[in-house]
Amino acid sequence: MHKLPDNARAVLSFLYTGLMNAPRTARARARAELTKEILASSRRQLGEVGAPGLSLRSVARDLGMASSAVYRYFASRDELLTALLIECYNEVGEAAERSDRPKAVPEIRWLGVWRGVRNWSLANRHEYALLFGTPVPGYAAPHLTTEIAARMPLTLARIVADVKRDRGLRPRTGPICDPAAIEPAMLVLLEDGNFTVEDTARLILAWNRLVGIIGYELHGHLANVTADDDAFFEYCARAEGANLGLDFD
Amino acid sequence: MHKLPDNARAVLSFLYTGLMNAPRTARARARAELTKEILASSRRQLGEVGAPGLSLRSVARDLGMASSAVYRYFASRDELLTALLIECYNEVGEAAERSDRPKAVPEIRWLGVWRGVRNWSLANRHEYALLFGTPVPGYAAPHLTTEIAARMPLTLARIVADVKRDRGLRPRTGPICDPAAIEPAMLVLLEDGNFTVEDTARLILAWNRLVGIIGYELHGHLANVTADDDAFFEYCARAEGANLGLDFD
DNA sequence: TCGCAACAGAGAGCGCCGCTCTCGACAATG
DNA sequence: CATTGTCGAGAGCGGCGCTCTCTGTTGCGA
Repeated sequence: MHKLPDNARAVLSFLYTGLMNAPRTARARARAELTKEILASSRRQLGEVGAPGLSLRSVARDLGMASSAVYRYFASRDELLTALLIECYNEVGEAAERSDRPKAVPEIRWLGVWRGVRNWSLANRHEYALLFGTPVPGYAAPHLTTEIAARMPLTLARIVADVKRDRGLRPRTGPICDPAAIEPAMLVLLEDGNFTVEDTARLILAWNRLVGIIGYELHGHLANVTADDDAFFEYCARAEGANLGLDFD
Repeated sequence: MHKLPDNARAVLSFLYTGLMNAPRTARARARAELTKEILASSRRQLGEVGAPGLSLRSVARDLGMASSAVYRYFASRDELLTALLIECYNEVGEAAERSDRPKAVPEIRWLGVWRGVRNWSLANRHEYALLFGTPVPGYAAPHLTTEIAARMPLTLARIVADVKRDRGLRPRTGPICDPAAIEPAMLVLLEDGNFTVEDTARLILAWNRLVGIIGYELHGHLANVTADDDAFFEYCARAEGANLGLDFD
């Protein structure tokens, strides 16, 4: 990972050159196609054997090419994994957005997004692990993927923002958060929703819960703890929603 | 390693034969000692390079022996990792228990345990990853480690139980949990504290939050989100405590 | 006390892995 | 057409988990 420019855009633009702007020459077209095929094969294998089991050599075998040839397209295994990481962040972000039905009641929307993210995670547990589990290598700095990673939590934020605008959040109980704890840029990011520090803090908690409880379920930490994972997840979603001021009680 | 529950001991009994019951023969003593050395070297390397980077061969090199010889003591790399897993579960459990000062006010105890677990995790991030991150291989079934893994959450439960006994929990707000969601055995386990379904559900949430928020911090998910991780963690601890009925508001 | 069986360590080796380098073939460009 | 840059293949390096064989040693029952 150290050999890569530490800027996300730089990384991606390097990877996808000729893939973005319509490739003119035959060579460029072939390159773009092969890049996509490598990614597709990697994505398939990631889903089957997980990130630790994914090997550049097996991808090469799958595509019928020499392992060394793959290095013309991805400088290292880490770089390939980073590309998959971005792809998966987008997938889960899209799953979240697609699960949000903006015309429905906010509480229904909230539950829908939670379920959507969980369903994606259950169906793509290795991908979930790549995104939210232990970072495998040293890994590309979070900075580059922050924007894409934000897609899912922002979907949650949008619901809360709509509630604030339309009918206001219910009064909440519990300890309040030290304003200094929250990154100021975070408040700017959410300013369209006129989020207070308290809103933001509780939103972070909800996002953390969503990811955390799915992780517990996937990694077996709930094995002898819960009897009905669906029901417990539903409880989590409602509890976190209520904590933010949605009408769940 | 000395306080292993019977469960785990049964599984690893093969490994630790002669390590538990005082070894009589010279051979047995040598075996016990080497086993300990292998574990110590592994633990050291785990802390340095993490679970994915830990190799049986490097351990062998570290101890100046042939790599094949290590297999006399641990049948596979996974088995070695499982031993480390158990060791680390005990460490974090002990950190939690040591951070609990039973004579103090419950709220102080609660914060103490949270801080204790976090401090251990920050000081042992690779070990945290091993315990709560992505399961690396297929891994030894959770069943064998459940008892040891329970040590940390049980420390939290004890505080809540004491409050219930001494002065009762404060009334709580928010959605209630479907009783069918909780594993009945879990309720039996906590019956000394006369835990209700609601108590248990919120305890699970608190335990999940503790692990989850530390994971977020360690894996960089809070990078551009929080400005003061200490303060935000403190907020989490108080919020989850209050959610259980402790006096944090 | 002796002989046998269990055990311990070393070494070679198998098939993986990530990654590098070289070399011949080919396409793009002037 | 010649040059330049790209591409794929192959060989190879060191490392990995793991197995097998061989030798030397320990411990225990006859």
